[in-house]
Amino acid sequence: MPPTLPPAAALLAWYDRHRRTLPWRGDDSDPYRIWLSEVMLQQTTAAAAGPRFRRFLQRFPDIHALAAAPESAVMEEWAGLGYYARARNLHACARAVAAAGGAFPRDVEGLRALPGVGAYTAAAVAAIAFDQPVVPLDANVERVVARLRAVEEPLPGARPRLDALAQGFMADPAARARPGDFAQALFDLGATICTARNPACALCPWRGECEAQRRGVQATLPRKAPKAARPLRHGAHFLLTDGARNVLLRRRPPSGLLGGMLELPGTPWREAPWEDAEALAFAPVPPGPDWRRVPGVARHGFTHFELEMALFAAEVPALAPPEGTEARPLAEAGAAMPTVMRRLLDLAAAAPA
DNA sequence: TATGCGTGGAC
DNA sequence: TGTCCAAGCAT
Repeated sequence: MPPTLPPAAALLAWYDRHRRTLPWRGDDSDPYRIWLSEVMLQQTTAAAAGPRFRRFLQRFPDIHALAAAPESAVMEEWAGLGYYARARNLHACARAVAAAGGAFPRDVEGLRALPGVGAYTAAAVAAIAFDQPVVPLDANVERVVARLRAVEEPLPGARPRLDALAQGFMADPAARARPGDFAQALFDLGATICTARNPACALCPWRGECEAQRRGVQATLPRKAPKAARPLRHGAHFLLTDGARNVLLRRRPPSGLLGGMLELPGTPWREAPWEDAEALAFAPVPPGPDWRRVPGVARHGFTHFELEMALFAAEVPALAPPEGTEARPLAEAGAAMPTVMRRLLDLAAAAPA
């Protein structure tokens, strides 16, 4: 194992030539943009976040615009991005920062205290927006460091060791002079060269410095604890429309799975399949026997389970949404709902009328 | 420390 | 097709 970390200057020189052009790059002096991008990028690929970042910024250009918006508008803007607690916390964070005068804390501790800001995001905003000498430990940095020093201990147990190693870069004056660029250089290295599969070691600015490559084990690191299998659950949902092509939607409870998001009314999701008659007891209003089963099922994978959904459809002359529900134009409903619900709309659209 | 929490893309 | 993975956080 090499006694020291590789030189930061070599990575920064590579970054200056090869850095990716991304929507949130170019104005690192605006902490609102940096914070928004970091939250949006949590467990989300840059390719998926890019267009959504532009759209979000257009709708909520600054911290005050976001703080002034109703939470439902923020949830709707987030629809399709997943991990919806991020949107609720984003909104709560904006209100906290706006209430404190509109300026973000500049240090890791202050940032870490904000809703939805954990150790990673606090370090990323501190380094990129405020040039604080810290290294944000994300999956890219974990992978790069685990390979550089051939760390065999599996994640997540290895995280404290990897973090200590990563912070060691800040002893290098070259890294300390450009903390934000250094962090983003590590991200780009992990995203384009030191990738999870088939790393392009021949192109790496740190080739020759990497213990994993020297041993030929780079593709096997970092090791990870095995994941649990995903059970299959079943649900049934109801598409109730009126003569003007409005659809009845329901808002989910504020926390938990898809918390605060709109959905088609339906049964709970359970492991046992639903008989039609049993599911129909959960129908929102009583057109009774007029419900028709839409042929086929819709499927969707969540992090911890797979979901198979049946769909029932019915029409009424006019909707009278009960408490906790609302009517929306069917053509706009998909854009306001999480992807799992769009699968049901897709199923309905594919069925013969 | 372990678990719940979405989604889309790569292979 | 299925499997893995991604600029993680809250509890």
